[in-house]
Amino acid sequence: MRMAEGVEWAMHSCVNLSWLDGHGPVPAARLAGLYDLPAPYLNKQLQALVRAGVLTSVSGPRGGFRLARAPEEISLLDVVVAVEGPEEAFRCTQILRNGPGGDASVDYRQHCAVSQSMRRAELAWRQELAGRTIADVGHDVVSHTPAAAERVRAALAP
Amino acid sequence: MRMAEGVEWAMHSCVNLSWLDGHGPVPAARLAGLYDLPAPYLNKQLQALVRAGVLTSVSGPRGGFRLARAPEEISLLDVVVAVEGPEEAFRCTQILRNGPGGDASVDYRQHCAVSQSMRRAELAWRQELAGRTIADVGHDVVSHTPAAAERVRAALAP
DNA sequence: GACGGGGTACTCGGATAGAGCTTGTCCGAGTTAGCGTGG
DNA sequence: CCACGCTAACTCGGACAAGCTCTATCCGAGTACCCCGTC
Repeated sequence: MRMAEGVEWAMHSCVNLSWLDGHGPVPAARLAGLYDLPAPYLNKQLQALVRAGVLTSVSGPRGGFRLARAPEEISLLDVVVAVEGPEEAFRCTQILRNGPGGDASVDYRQHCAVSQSMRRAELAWRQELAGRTIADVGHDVVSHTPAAAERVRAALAP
Repeated sequence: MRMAEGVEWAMHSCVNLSWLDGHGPVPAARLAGLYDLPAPYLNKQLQALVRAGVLTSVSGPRGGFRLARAPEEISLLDVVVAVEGPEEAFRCTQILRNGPGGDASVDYRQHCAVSQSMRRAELAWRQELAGRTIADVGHDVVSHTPAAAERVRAALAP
């Protein structure tokens, strides 16, 4: 089980954007330049965030991406789901249907005890992510490295 | 992000083995026959469980797999880790090192706020899995479908 | 000097190849059970 | 009748291909800015 690397990039990009306080959109190429990331691929991730309603995009010169809402209103789960998709990691294939006593009319995704336990664990994971926002992460960084926000603002300035 | 399908098979196989109360080892082919799974590939997953110390294997005629310890002592996390490996889903690649103010001597897997938040969420997931055992799942199934254990015993009998 | 139009450069957006991992399969090493033979 | 050795079948174990997702890249559509010409 492996999470897409784009999640990490999307997280940091959102945190960096949160430090700009809506000061104009930032092109994907400049966000990518911060960490020497491949710009076209980061662009792809940012597009996913736009589709999910986390970012808004502006075309043309002076265009780019900005947060669609306040960083306090963007949870880490929003970012993960935007990049990874809404499906769960554990996907019950209902093999019990083929077993002894299996019933084709039963939805084992709901009734199989294994599936239920795995689902509960993933729910705990999602709740932890949902309870933490981009703003929280940004504040943590600043409290540990106060100069970070200013450095990012300077690097992202035109 | 997607969990390997073998996890589901391994879970059900462990639960089924827990209902045998150590009555002789069961070959992989018979466990696979329960749900029409590809026997060689299930064998591969069971081997991983042996390496992790969850199962023990016996070669030769009358051989097969059995639980290495009581089902109350086997957590769902043990099974997941055995099949999926011990690595976390989110892997911090320390992109902050390449950013403004990045320090090559800092281990950002420990200090990066994004990494910490993701790690905390995974910890919640692991704790949920660690707090649930194969025996728990088996009891849940039996309480819902009392005939299940007997049906499996009959299907696995030589 | 002010206004309008066209060109240009810049940006996002989606469609297109390549690498790595998961899935699926196969055959060989080891072991036990059964059978035959000899005492 | 009992014990020993051999054969044979069965099982695990690791090595070997195919499919799919993730990674990386490219080029086209759209848009705002800027310059130039005209009024």
